[in-house]
Amino acid sequence: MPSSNQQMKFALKSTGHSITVPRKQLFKTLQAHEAQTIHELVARCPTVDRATIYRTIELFEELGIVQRLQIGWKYQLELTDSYVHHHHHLVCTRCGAIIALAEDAELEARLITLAATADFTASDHQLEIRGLCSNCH
Amino acid sequence: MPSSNQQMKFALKSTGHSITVPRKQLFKTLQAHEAQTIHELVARCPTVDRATIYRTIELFEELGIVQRLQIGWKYQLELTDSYVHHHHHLVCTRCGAIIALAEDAELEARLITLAATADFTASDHQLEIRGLCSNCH
DNA sequence: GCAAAAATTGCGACTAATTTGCAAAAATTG
DNA sequence: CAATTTTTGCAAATTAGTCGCAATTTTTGC
Ligand SMILES: [Mn+2]
Ligand SMILES: [Mn+2]
Ligand SMILES: [Zn+2]
Ligand SMILES: [Zn+2]
Repeated sequence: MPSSNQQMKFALKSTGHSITVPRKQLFKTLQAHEAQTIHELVARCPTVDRATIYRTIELFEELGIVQRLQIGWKYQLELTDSYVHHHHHLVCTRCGAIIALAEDAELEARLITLAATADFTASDHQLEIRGLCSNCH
Repeated sequence: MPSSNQQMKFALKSTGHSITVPRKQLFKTLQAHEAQTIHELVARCPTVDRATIYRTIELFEELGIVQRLQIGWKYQLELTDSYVHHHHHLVCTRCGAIIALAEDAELEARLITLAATADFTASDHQLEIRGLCSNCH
């Protein structure tokens, strides 16, 4: 079983990219948080230049390592389903909490079916449910 | 049956806001497109100042007239479910097309149920399915 | 309609977010 | 380890978004 670390390194090498200190740093930080803004990422990686962070995120996106989430005003970043188990997000509109929602086979199946009826070949998807968490209602 | 235009005007008046030329213009432009970035909105409303567009979108959000979608890097704007029928989006990763996916009762029901099992009271949600459209695969 | 009052707009300046060119530094090659 | 290739940091340049305020538009109450 390849660790997600090895998986990330393979994704880089196999596409002709180098394994560098900033890239390892960024990956590590992404593993440590459920979802985070670019600004948080910049703050959490003080030794890495802002421009490098933008460039690395772009590369990680191309390699399918990271994805953007549609949460609130600013987009958030998190590892893709290849690196963490597929899930969706419950976002509390009162306290701002972001709660991971475990994968549901029935829901997933319905999504694929629906896309197919529109002659669309789905590769991945994102779902955000807004409302009130247990603490806030 | 109130037209969505009347509905928008009522939303403004009933909260003590004026009906102005820029506001009518923005609303009309929002009705004309499935989803659009702020930049597109600015380009499509040349007579309205950038600052006014930002302020109007903020107001329209507060009044539940418009919502943001996070598709790709920049967020996109579109009318809420109170103004256009509830739907989700298929986003083609090759040509960038954004296709509306008609509402599906089974899917919607499953969403609510899932959120509830996490003791979460869902108010609304957003779903984006990425993949290849019929022209691109 | 009309004048006064209230709300909104456009403009310009300003701050934050993102992108880009390029020389220096780091990683890979053999 | 030296040569080659890739990446990084830094600074400058764009682009996106915000704010104060005087001028203009809308609303209100005759
Ligand atoms: Mn997550
Ligand atoms: Mn839409
Ligand atoms: Zn909450
Ligand atoms: Zn397409």
